[in-house]
Amino acid sequence: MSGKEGLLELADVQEPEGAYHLQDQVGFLLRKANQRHLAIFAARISDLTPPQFAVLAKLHEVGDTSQNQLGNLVAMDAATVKGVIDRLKARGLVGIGRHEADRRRLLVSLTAEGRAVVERLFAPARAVSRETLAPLSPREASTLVRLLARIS
Amino acid sequence: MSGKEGLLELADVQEPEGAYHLQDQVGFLLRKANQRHLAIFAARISDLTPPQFAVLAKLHEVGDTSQNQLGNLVAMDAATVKGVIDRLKARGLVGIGRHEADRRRLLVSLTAEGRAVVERLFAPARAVSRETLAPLSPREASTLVRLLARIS
DNA sequence: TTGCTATCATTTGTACACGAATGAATTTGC
DNA sequence: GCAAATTCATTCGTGTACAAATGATAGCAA
Repeated sequence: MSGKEGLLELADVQEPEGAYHLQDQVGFLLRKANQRHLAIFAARISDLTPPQFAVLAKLHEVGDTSQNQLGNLVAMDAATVKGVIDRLKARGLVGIGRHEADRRRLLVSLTAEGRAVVERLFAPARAVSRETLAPLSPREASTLVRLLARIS
Repeated sequence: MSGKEGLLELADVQEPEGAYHLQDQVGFLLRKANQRHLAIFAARISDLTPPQFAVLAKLHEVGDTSQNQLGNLVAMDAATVKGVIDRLKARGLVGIGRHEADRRRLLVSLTAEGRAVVERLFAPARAVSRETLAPLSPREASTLVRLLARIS
């Protein structure tokens, strides 16, 4: 509290950029952007969550796969993907069976209903992406997507 | 399956941009970017989660506030912020008390230890942001932050 | 073979995250 | 000044998310 160190204050502080502003941190902004996206998704696709849709979409793209493999493809850890698949199975959108050659693996596949559901949702899902990016110009939107991919 | 409609196919499809690629959707990228940020945060600040740190940082910035107010400031819903504050309280980092004038409100405040902890973490928290953005040039990083803020 | 190691799935425990319902206290509209 | 609407906090239920521990199976090496 003496005045003598006053002139050195700015040089001494550990925080070179001044006060910490939560609102400017990437992590906080990522969480908020995610929140808004979630809300838009829920508004347009009320009967499925984004992770559930991701699993169905991936399954549609690559065909039958093991649970772990599917988890890698949609960036979910083993415990998480199990929960998602359990719920999809309970609703009859996917089926599971044991792998022939490797009895550790669980083979996940789209049911006819699951296929119908996911194909019907591709258009709305695109609309979700569009609406999420709506505050930006097309050029800005593609920049954002490109940069996000780089830090993922 | 007849060949007659072949020439009209592209005009008829509901999906103007071809196949749906999960990896290109903003929502999927936001989730993955968030994941990477979470991992970086956990590696550098192992004893606190990002939401917990956000609450402490905000409390440090604005002083004592009600639980709901705090929730608004850190973009958490009432039920979520309650859980976060409960855990911080259990660890002695925040204290709670009833508001004088408005007995509905719960007044949340930093304890001395909470203040010490959050002040010690500002520098590591900055490092988390830096590392998250490390794959980008400084210019790209600031573009990303700006665009993220716009869609939040 | 025997054992070492790796992989796949499951379970448990903790921590967000949010909708919906509830109850208490305050504010408002008239 | 009182009834209606609002606000604040809590609780419940569901759904991610991930670390860590466990058990089963497979592949590899000596």
